[in-house]
Amino acid sequence: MGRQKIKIEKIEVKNHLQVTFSKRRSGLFKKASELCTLCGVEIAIIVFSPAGKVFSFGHPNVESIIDRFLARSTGPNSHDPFHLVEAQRNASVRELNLQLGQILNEVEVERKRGDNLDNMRKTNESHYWWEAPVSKLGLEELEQLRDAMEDLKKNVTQHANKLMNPSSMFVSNLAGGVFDQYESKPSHGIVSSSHVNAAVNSNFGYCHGFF
Amino acid sequence: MGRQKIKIEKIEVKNHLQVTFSKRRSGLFKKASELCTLCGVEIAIIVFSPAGKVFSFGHPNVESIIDRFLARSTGPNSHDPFHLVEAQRNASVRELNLQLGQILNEVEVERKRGDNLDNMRKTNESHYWWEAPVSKLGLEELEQLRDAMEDLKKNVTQHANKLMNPSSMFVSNLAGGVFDQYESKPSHGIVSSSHVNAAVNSNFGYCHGFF
DNA sequence: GAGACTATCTATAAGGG
DNA sequence: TCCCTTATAGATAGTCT
Repeated sequence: MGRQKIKIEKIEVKNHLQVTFSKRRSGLFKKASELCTLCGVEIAIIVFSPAGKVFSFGHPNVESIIDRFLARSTGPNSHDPFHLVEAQRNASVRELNLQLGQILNEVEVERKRGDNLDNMRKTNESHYWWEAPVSKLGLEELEQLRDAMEDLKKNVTQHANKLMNPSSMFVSNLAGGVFDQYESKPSHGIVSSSHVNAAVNSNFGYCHGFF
Repeated sequence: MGRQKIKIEKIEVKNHLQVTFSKRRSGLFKKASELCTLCGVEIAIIVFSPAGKVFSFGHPNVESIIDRFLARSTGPNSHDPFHLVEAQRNASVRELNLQLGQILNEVEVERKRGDNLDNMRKTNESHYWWEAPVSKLGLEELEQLRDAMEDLKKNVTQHANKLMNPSSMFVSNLAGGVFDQYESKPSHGIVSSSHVNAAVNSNFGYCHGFF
């Protein structure tokens, strides 16, 4: 029978409501994450269920976006382009290091999970779902990948350090366009390094809970 | 010709990005409002565009939901095990996808900058500082790395999909700690393996590029 | 930028295991 | 509770205005 049209009004059947809430919440968060990726925007979503449970999605994280939202018209230096540029610049290297450190973590985690899976397959052959990925990108490759990522991290760090030097021609030539974004609308930009730092901290952007 | 499928990755054509942002933002807000009506929930959405413009949706209003959200995370009980457990529920397929998509973007960015640098070296030999990194991890390797990351992304996605399913034997046998978090009551402590948490909790700070 | 138009693509309502 | 399938309602990419 497939999908039927429904009226957009309060669902009264509790069981039905739970199913719809779960599906549509995850659909909403997926749409938000796509919007983040496609358009390079920052999004925070907070949902309170009727039971009072909270679900949230945030990229990079909910708190930093709330900070920006609350501070957007009250920040003391919000109209000073210099502070915006400086804050962004200072955040850059730390952010890069953080990001790349996390890549390494995840590659490492993935590798360990591969190990676990290998053991698992011996116990229960029906768990075939991991086989294709492992065969496609084996543990050895993952280790090589991890090593390559470590090299990449070093390279990017060096690269960033050089870019941090304002006397570099490269900075003014290639990085100017990004700064323009911040300089064009100072009142809505990042208003202080503390807010940038908040964004740099790793956080929990996506909340799963039970209704 | 109608709608075409698009890859979920950063839209580079500015004009195109603007149109997509506008359409999808309104679609997101519409979905949110439907969720409010259908399920009787309270939702706040905050979006910062790349230009720093802010868009928000709130039912009943953004501020009251932010208040509730902040009261919850800064309140007297915010550091008790229950809240920590809640915080650690954040593993999600979407988040992993988003993070890994960004890794791919950044590897791609790095590759392109390598290209730029190549051109630059021809113009001015004194800009030697990029040479060591490039020779150590060349552009070709970066491209291979990017491809490997794409595979890794698929693996992690599948893996995460399975981890999200508590009925999986793999989960209960090997990753039980993670789901203990989901199922444990507030009074229970947190016991989980650190490497899993590293992956679960990490979230990339948003970056418009390396600068 | 904001609408209008379609052809497609995606999300999801229903139902079942 | 979770997952899967199916049919269909709804969202939207590409284009023009």
